[in-house]
Amino acid sequence: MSRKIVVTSALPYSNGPIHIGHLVEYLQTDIWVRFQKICGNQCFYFCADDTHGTPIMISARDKNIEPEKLIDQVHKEHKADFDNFFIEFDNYYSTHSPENKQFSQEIYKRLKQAGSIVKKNIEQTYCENCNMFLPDRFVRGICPKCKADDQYGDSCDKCGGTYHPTDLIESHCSVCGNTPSLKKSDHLFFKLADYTPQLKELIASGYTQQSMSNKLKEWFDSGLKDWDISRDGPYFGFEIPGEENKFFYVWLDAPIGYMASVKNYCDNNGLDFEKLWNSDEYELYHFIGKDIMYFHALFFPAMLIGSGYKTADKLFVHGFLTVNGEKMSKSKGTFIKASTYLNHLNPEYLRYYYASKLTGGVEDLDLSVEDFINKTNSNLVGKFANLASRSGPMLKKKLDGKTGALNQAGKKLIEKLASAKEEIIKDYENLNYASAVRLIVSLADDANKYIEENEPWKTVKEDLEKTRTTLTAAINAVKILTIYLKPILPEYAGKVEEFLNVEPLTFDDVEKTLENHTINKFKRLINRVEREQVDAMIEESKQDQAQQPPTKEEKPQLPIEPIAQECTIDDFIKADLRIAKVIEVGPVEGADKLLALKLDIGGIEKNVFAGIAKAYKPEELIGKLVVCVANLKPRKMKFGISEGMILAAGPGGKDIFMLSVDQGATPGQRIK
RNA sequence: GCCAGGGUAGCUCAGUUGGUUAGAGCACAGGAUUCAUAAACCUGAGGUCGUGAGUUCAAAUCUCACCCCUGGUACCA
Repeated sequence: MSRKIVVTSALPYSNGPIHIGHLVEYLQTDIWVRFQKICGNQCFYFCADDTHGTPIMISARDKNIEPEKLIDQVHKEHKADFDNFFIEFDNYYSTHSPENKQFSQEIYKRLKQAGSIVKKNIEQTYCENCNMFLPDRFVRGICPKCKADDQYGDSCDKCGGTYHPTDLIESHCSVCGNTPSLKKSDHLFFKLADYTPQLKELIASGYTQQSMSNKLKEWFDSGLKDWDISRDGPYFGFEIPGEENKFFYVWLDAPIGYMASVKNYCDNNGLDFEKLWNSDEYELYHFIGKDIMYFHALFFPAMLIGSGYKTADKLFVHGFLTVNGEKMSKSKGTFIKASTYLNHLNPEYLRYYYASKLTGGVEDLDLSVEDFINKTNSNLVGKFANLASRSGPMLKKKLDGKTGALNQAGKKLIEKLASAKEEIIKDYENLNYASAVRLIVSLADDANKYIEENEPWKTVKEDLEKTRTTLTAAINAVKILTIYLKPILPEYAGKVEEFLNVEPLTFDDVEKTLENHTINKFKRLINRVEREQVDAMIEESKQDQAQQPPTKEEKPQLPIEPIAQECTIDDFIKADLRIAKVIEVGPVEGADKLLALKLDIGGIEKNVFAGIAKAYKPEELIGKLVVCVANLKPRKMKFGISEGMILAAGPGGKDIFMLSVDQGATPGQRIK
């Protein structure tokens, strides 16, 4: 009996282009959906753009256009990228849609009715100049913990510390540079903790992979917190019913966007939304990256439970993409946009490469450029395409393109290929595409070996019918392998179908042999990758980096930290800066960023803890002259009392640079 | 430091509930071949499965300790 399935991928944010990291998810999902369809199951694939929030609003303002216009443009770009990668959505919609507004407001009302919404008065950073509340990442300043410059309001990139935007030193609005003030406002909170038992039950039922359940357990153990779901205007989003100038936080309506996309599709195609989304008749799966687990494993299901909708059957969580073993990097040219990739390379190379490495686990997936080229040329071209290319043309030219019947050996080969079907189906179903690909490649090896052994290029000179028999097996092998690869390589499969002169192939066709069948003229199926093409793509990505607009993850960058408020010489002189000699240095037990220093300031000794352990080794500091704030109020720390501070510049981590002192200065001398 | 997840051939990765001599692809060396997109085919070399101990007739697999990497979190006046 055929299954009925609804599938979603996470919604890409409307503030940036699709890149090859995004594509891991969309390709993983698309392959799965195509697989289901080829198996004869009914499977719908839904997605949409995630269009709301402050970054979109600001971005539109920068471009001097309405947000609606911006998200419209981006929607077209995203859709084009997906189309070009053969990612086949049944509906690619938008969260800025009437359906989404209706669902969001309705779900909110039901949650409110259920007593799951509370109002709290909270104080928040506000920019008087921009007339808006600033989300944490739009407040920037010096990290209060490690003093790294230009950090976000919620956490520091350098030391990893978390804090509140109000803790930042010299904080400023990242839009206009003004110092933000504090303003109180009512916010609405969703009482997530109320749903702890149901959520625990959901996770226990196998909602996610095991390693993700472990992660969730940590969150449960530390207790679920109320979730702030409202934002004050101006905010690009949906108004909250019954409130004045309040909008839903973008992450509230984003997952609801799945529902909106389904609803929109149902209305346009005469289908019943309640059946597709909310009944047992359809299985429901969400594909997501591990970074948005919190939303999909906690907030969203809790909201659904609270408002009377069913939750998904499973969450398929995948890891991130690394390139050559590292995070994607703009300066190294490995932050590759989908459109840049397409300027140089065939999308099916990437589909095949990802498939050959996806296992259904949450581990990160590495795109090694070397491996990518090798795998493409060796497998795709050398094994699959070559199998067709060494059999089709000969059959066409020498034997009128007509297959004959299989002999014993041919049958044996074809039966072997066909008998792998169940295992391949199982691998696809379990998202273990890597395993499926390994198996398919080994079958291609068998087929190539078969041709080798039967030497049709020799028999063609003396025994045409024997040659026909050999090539009949080869052609049938091509057909079966193509079916197996079709979820991964839809365009390639289409070309093979045309050349084999058959209707679109499905898994049902595996057992049907092509005997006494006339094929069409062979056309080249796929080209080899040249290293130059890949190099050119990386080069273009490097050049691209300057113009690339900030995406949701890529936060806006300021060139330098703004100059602080004016001060007088009297203010400056309050800080008593002295030349100090480092006389002892040691690590601090239990802290990997701290060094304990003993300083000689002209006969006076001071103990100072400095957060420079990642940048300096104790032995290189001994005897060094440094600049120290000598009259800093001693501070009690977890590890002891710090009686001063050493001056240094840099963002933090390994990039910390201490001020050095020119020859001649002696410990204790004052700096002025 | 704490919590996860990893560590298998030069590179990218498989290894099912513990079960013969630990596998594949690529890269490498040699051979044979030429139908095919310098493709395919045969042979070979390459591993103390992070380290050390333990359980067992048997450990890459289970237990413990330690080392290293990644992510999260903490200290960082």
